[in-house]
Amino acid sequence: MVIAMASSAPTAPTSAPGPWPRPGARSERSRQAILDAARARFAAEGYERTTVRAVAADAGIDASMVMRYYGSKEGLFAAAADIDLRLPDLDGVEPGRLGEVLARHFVSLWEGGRADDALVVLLRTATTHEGGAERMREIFRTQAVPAVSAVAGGPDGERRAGLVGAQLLGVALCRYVLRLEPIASEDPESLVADLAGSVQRYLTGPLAAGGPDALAHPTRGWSKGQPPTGHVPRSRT
Amino acid sequence: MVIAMASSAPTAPTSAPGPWPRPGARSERSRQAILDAARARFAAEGYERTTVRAVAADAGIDASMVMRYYGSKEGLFAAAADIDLRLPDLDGVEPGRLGEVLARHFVSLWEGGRADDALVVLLRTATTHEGGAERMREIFRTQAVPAVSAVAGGPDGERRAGLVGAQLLGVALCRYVLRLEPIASEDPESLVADLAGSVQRYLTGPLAAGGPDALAHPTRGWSKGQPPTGHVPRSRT
DNA sequence: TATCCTGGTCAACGGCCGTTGGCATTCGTC
DNA sequence: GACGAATGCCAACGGCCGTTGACCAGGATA
Repeated sequence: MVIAMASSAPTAPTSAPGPWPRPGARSERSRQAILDAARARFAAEGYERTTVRAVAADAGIDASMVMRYYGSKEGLFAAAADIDLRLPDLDGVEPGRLGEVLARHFVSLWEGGRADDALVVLLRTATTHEGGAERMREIFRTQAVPAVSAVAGGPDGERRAGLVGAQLLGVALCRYVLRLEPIASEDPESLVADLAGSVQRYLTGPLAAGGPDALAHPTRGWSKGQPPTGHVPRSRT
Repeated sequence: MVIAMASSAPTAPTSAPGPWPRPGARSERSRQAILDAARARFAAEGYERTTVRAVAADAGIDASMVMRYYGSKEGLFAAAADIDLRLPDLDGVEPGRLGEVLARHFVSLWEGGRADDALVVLLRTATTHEGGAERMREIFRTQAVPAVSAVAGGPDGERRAGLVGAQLLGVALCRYVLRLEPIASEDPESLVADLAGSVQRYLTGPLAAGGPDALAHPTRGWSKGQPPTGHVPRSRT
């Protein structure tokens, strides 16, 4: 496991005045307790509502220890949001079943008990905390998109991967964070079956024209953010 | 527009000692300025980071005025998150084009300039603030699900509506809040085209077995949150 | 036994927050 | 012009926050 520090991690193991302790000895237990408590708090309450004091109390330790081990609240978050999606190897999967495999993997990732707080941490913090959003983007860019676009193939691979990600993140948001019905209470296997088709379509089905170069001008064809035809709704008065 | 107060809204227009001012006269401009500033702040920074003082400063007014008009920060939020999706009438739409119409409406709703902060407010606050989550559930339940399930038809109408909602919310989250690439930069019309097919499938396509009664037991068939077959991945160590 | 480093506690600082109450000013109405 | 309500500013309170620095126990080391 990699502990990501804020910025100035100690590089010289020699000399005394280094402010942060070296790997030391058996402080590992405290470090881990703090990390577990932090993940639980960040997952349950987001970045802002989580207090260093509460994390420390949960870990049965003083708040100043958290600062010594992780430098700052930001450093603690960086360590707590260090996530590996552990995506399965998709190369050997029959192309026609990719959607189902991905959907099942994803649902089981979230459904898997309390241990996987890390994913909720990301979703809860990313919407309000820039560090969380950046971490989310990084994981998306370095883990999700490459793995999925590799099997989606073609010049649209990344676009397809993005759509798959949006679909799955949307379900995670509705089901595990917002608890919107009826998605929140649907039984997992039905959910997988429902999602599999859409994911499969995004991966291997026909896609709209446009291609990668369509990314150059976000609002191309839409003047002032209004669609060229049809409904032009407004919210509020 | 309805101003939702926290709890004890004044009911008797007579007598003086009522703590909150009656509609009064032309304080309407200040009220509106506060509300606009609040929406912008809530949308940009979420509930917790938004301070009453900052909202007041943006509105060119003292913080205590915010309290007098809206009772509390919570009351201010309730007023700022009072949202009408203004869903179009779907009854007259050709069934085969429902997906496209819904996708286009939704994208244009978000794409429409600064005025529609209200939607970002909801998405930014709902993940960390219980009041925001509750408001989101309410809007979903009373506006989105009824309108969509009416045209989806059948006993699975609400389930279909939920899936559509998850799909569209996922895109909104990735594109407008998290700014995940490549979804964030895709041109709107391509995005609509990409989404239309999936939304259409959720509305009128084949769905997995299970039916409404599948909602009774969330983890039916999955022991301990693990899928009965295939990949059993874990995140972190 | 004397000396350090390590893991840990305790008390405090400065700052920002939501919220309150008192005081000034403006404005509509008699 | 007088008066009272509506509108607004100012100063403060109590509380919680992230963060810091001084101090202490204990075990390894010399």
